[in-house]
Amino acid sequence: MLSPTDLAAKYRSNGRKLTPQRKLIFQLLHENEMHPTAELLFAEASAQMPGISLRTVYQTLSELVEMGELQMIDIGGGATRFDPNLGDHHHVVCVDCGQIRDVHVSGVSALRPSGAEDFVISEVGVVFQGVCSSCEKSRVKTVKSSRAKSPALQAKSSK
Amino acid sequence: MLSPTDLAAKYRSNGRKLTPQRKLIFQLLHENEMHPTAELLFAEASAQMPGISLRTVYQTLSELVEMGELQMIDIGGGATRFDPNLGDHHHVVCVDCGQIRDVHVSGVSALRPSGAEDFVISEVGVVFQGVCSSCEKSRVKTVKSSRAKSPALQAKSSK
DNA sequence: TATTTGTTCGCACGAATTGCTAATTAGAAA
DNA sequence: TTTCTAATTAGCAATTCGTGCGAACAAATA
Repeated sequence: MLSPTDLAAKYRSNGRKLTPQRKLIFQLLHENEMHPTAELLFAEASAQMPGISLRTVYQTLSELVEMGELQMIDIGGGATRFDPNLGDHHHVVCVDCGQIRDVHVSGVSALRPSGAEDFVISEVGVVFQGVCSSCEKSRVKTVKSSRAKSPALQAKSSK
Repeated sequence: MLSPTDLAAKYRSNGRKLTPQRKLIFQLLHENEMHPTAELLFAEASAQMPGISLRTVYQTLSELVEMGELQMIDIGGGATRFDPNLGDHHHVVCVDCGQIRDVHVSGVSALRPSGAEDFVISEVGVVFQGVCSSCEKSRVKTVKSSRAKSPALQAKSSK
């Protein structure tokens, strides 16, 4: 995580200013391991800086992504989530509660796609889907209802 | 791809009927390798069946997902895309034009995430990002404009 | 034929995110 | 330190992608 000074420098080198709003959002991102959504961050930010606007949160997140200081995670489920972890890592998603966790996976760089010979690949992302332990426990025979929505679709609609 | 008869059977076994709308959408899905969005399919369907509603397209797609005959792809970029390919495969995305292509990748099942020991993993998805050959060609020094949106964000907003 | 069950369709609604712009501010320059 | 101005914020309108709902239809059943 960038120090306040480095963050300021980063902004400056991008022709931008380090405002209190930006500083706060950056800090909140790094305090939160849960891959928060913009709305979530807005709620947290509002607590510490009443009056901050949701628009500013969205804007700041976009900028950070643009400056390479933040990664967007889009695994379905409605809102985009953000990950300040810039290191080499991947994600596991609980199909039940939707939590996303960072994981390390070895051997990813060795994967080769066949059928994309004409692509110049720049990045590879791996997403594991499963059920976390706490959801596993509370997983009664509710699974029965055959006409239930698929987890993916549930994620889409549940808010 | 299911034959018309098998498709009807599938629907029947789910307590559903194979209507002309459903038949058409299923067919269009399998004629299209581009992982279309609901809107795209709606456009194509409208051409052959004027009056079909967008609502029906969404509904039909959800049903197919639910019945396991269709896969949702959510790789950011705004709208959900659909893939009728049920086989074991993964995807490459062109960060420039947004096209998605199916690819085969060996060794995926051997990947093990560390940091998710308490998860029961059920699926693994790999997404490669890169630039396709046609975009590579038309990729002039336009890359210069440092303040340009990141590809991911562009995908989000461009429609 | 009457009834039940499943479908389609259109419209209203909702969530997530962006567009626009007037008012404000950070920070470089004087 | 004060000045100056490009950058930024706030906030509301507008958009995009979907979903909920109810009425009109259609098809299978009794």
